[in-house]
Amino acid sequence: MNDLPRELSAQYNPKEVEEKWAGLWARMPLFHASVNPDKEHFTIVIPPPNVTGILHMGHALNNTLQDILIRMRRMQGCEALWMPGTDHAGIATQNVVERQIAKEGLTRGQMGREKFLEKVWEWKENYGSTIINQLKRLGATCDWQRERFTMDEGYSRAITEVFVSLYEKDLIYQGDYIINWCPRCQTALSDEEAPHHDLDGKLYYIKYPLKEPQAAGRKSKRNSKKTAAPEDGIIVATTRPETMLGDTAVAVNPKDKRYKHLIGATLVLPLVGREIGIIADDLVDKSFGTGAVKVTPAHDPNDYQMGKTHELEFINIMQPDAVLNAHAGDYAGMDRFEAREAIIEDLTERKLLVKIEPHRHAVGHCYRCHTIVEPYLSKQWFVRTKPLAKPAIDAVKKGKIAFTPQRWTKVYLNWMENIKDWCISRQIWWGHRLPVYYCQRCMAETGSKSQVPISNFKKNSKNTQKGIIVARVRPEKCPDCGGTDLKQDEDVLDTWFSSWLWPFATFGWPFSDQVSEDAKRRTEEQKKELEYFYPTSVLVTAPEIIFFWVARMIMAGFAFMGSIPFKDVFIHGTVRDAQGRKMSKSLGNSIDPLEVIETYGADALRFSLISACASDIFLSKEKFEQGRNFANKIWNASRFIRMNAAVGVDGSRIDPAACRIQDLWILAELNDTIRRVTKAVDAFRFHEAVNLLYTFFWHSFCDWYVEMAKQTICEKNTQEILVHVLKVSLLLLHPFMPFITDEISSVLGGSSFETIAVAPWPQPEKKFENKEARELMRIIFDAVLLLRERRHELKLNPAVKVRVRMWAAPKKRAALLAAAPVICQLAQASELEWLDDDTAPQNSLSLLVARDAHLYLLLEGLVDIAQERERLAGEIAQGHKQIKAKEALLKNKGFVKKAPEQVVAAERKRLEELKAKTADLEEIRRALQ
RNA sequence: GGGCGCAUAGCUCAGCUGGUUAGAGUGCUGCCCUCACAUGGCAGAGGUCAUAGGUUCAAAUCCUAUUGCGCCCACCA
Repeated sequence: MNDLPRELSAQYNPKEVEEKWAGLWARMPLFHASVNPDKEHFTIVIPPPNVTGILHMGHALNNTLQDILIRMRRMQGCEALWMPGTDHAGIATQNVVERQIAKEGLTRGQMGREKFLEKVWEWKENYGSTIINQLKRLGATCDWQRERFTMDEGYSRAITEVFVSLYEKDLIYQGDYIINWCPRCQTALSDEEAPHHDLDGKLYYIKYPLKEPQAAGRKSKRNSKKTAAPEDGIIVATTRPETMLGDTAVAVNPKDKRYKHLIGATLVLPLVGREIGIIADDLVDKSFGTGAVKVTPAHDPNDYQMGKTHELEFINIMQPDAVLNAHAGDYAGMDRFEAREAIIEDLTERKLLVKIEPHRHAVGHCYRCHTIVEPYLSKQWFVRTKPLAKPAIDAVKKGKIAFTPQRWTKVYLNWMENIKDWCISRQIWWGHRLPVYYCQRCMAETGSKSQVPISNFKKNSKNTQKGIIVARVRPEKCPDCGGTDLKQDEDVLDTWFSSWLWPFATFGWPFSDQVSEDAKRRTEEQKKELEYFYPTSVLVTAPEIIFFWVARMIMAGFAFMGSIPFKDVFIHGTVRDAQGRKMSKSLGNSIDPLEVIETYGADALRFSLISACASDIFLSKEKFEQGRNFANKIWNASRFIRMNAAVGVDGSRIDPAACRIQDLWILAELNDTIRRVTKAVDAFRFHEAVNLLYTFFWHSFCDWYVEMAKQTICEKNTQEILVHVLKVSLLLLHPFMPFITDEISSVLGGSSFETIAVAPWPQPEKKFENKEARELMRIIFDAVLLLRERRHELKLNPAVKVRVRMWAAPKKRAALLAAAPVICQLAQASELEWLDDDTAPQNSLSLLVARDAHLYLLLEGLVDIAQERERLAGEIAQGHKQIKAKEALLKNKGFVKKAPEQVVAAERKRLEELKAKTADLEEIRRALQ
């Protein structure tokens, strides 16, 4: 019995071990990266989780993948930096705090901006590090001392700089447009923030009467045939009848013969009484509805377009909360959906509602609160994206940035090539205020207002509007009039307007001139860091973030750094439940990763997630048992080795000449595993890497090698190999399962590293390459498997030892002879004797293995000979069938001529073997009496 | 209306650039608590690789079409 420095318990206890190592890692400065010109840099910036975030499975997957990359590159000798941080998540965080104060019966309106923001900051201080702590628990080796927050002072400077410089280049403008408006959050949203979902709605057909009904005599011949053109009015179809209160025209397609004669005529808008004209516009689809469309320029993007073209009146009928305003007349004060009901009722009463059809259509929803968004006319700030998109398109087309899996390239390009201007102003409080100041005096003169216009307006096309000041620092006075009454814009910026700067703003960009020496030095340092670590290496994220974040970071990279922000984009799958639904809090179908960590361990969580991450992941709790079981297997194999190998045994000096065949085999397998695992991670095939390790460790190492090693466990060489293979396996496993591997390594000792996180990544060793050993071991495995199989067939009790005879061609004889004890042990044979020539012993059962190695099981007392003859006949018939098929293949001229030589050669060899084997079987069968 | 992805063992999924007898985990059946591990070991059953064509000496793998499911994008109100 060796004296153990530390005992390993019979069952792995992840909780204890993981908590210990999480603590240790936190105290080690090892994950801090700094400029090191001697090393290649490897940089990942974390997709910053929301400060409101609680670790969910998507995070767990996303961050495990990043951690694997970072850990492996670190071990490979890169200066590996994983930049952590959180996102202030404007709308989401504001909503959380609003809900919190609502419990105290307060609204943010009552509190006022300043008080409310204090409350949000307070919340951030209390809960903002929740997810960071959870990431640590997952094992993430971020450079924690660099942790950034998108509302940090320095980071905010980047946002101001970007806003102002884009404004100066005329790439940011203010204007009145139809945007997506969330009536619940009461803010504008970008197109990406208002995803469309199909809803079962209704299509209402409403009759708008003509002011002067057409005289019967004016009817053209054509019109008389068309039933759709009633001469006392026009029927329009709409899904949102309440918007009719803001109608200022009805449009038809100019080519539509049904309505041609009515173009220019006047209609009386029902319920309102306003006179509106009939206009012609190509935007109108003749085949939809009645071919006539009501035009509400202030409440629909298409109608807005027509409103501009035809210089219609823009009537906004809603308040920001989607309650109808004074322009809605009798319906003022009603909610939009209430008003819809009322209007339908009133129209029905007036016999103007022609019909209602069921209609399934896509409706925009707020991505934060899922409220149906309202297309809403308002004054907002926009980024002119087309010029920014150009280099971002080129970079991907030229392969400077590569998406994996590749198919996402197309998704990205398609979006980028059809990019729309980006609405960046939000009517919330939590976020970066726009660096825009309004001179109250100038504003009063020009009559400009930053409020939503009620009706007619003209677009402000130039960025040089009087009284609007966009500046890096708050100006003292108005440059136009010298007035000092300046008011900063109330709006804040889209959260993504800060996230898109993440790959470089996290390094302290932009670097301002500093006065103090200390600050100067720090700034110089940061500049060097940015230069060294940027562009980052890989971005790991989920598909739904491509437009929000990935695409915009690429634009920002070119716009402000003049280069790509990252070389590779790895897009992983979505985590779903067993039914295939996306895991989400609202569905209540999510599996809490923290619970999994609690019951199975972080390593188990990581392993199970990664082994399933080839595509979208369908998770159930059982999936994590596989990870737990594997961890336990690693633990126990280590325990066995620890208990049996002498202290101080080290595999670094293993001499292949002193090795048995099985030793050479496992070492060759290990080499192969090192190569394949490394290659798989390089190609972002994480599931392949982890499954290779699983198979190697469990099946090759534990099931075969360790079992064989038990026989020679007292030999130092065996111990050395066990320790060596285990140690290398732990290193390979470390990026995937960091806790258990570090724990076992530390217990095994003999390492000069506090944590193997900084140990070198294993390399295949030339001296362990051995093709022959692997071939011979295949024979031994076959022998064992066949013997076991026959034992089962013969229903032999495990205690019954069988007698075996073996023959091998001279070339292989020595090696197999040496392996005989192993075969005996694994196959529970009591004796294995060697035959000098290859003739079957009397009454033996053939267990043919290969052409140059035969195995016979002595049957006496074990089996009915007649039965065995019959069984052999079946096997022989099978053999003939296979021979026939192979012969046919080799007779095929096309195959012989066109297939690669090796393939043909392999087939020839296989045919020979089959023939020999079958002939032998026949002989053996004849010999059986 | 465009675009993409997926259909392989009862279930969940691997299978990279075509090449022996298509794999794993889980479940099921049988036998084992063999001194690292029952969160374990050994063995077994289970697949016309969605369908129909095509290319090829050779197709789960490449091409075309069809069916079913899922996702994304889009200004038919």
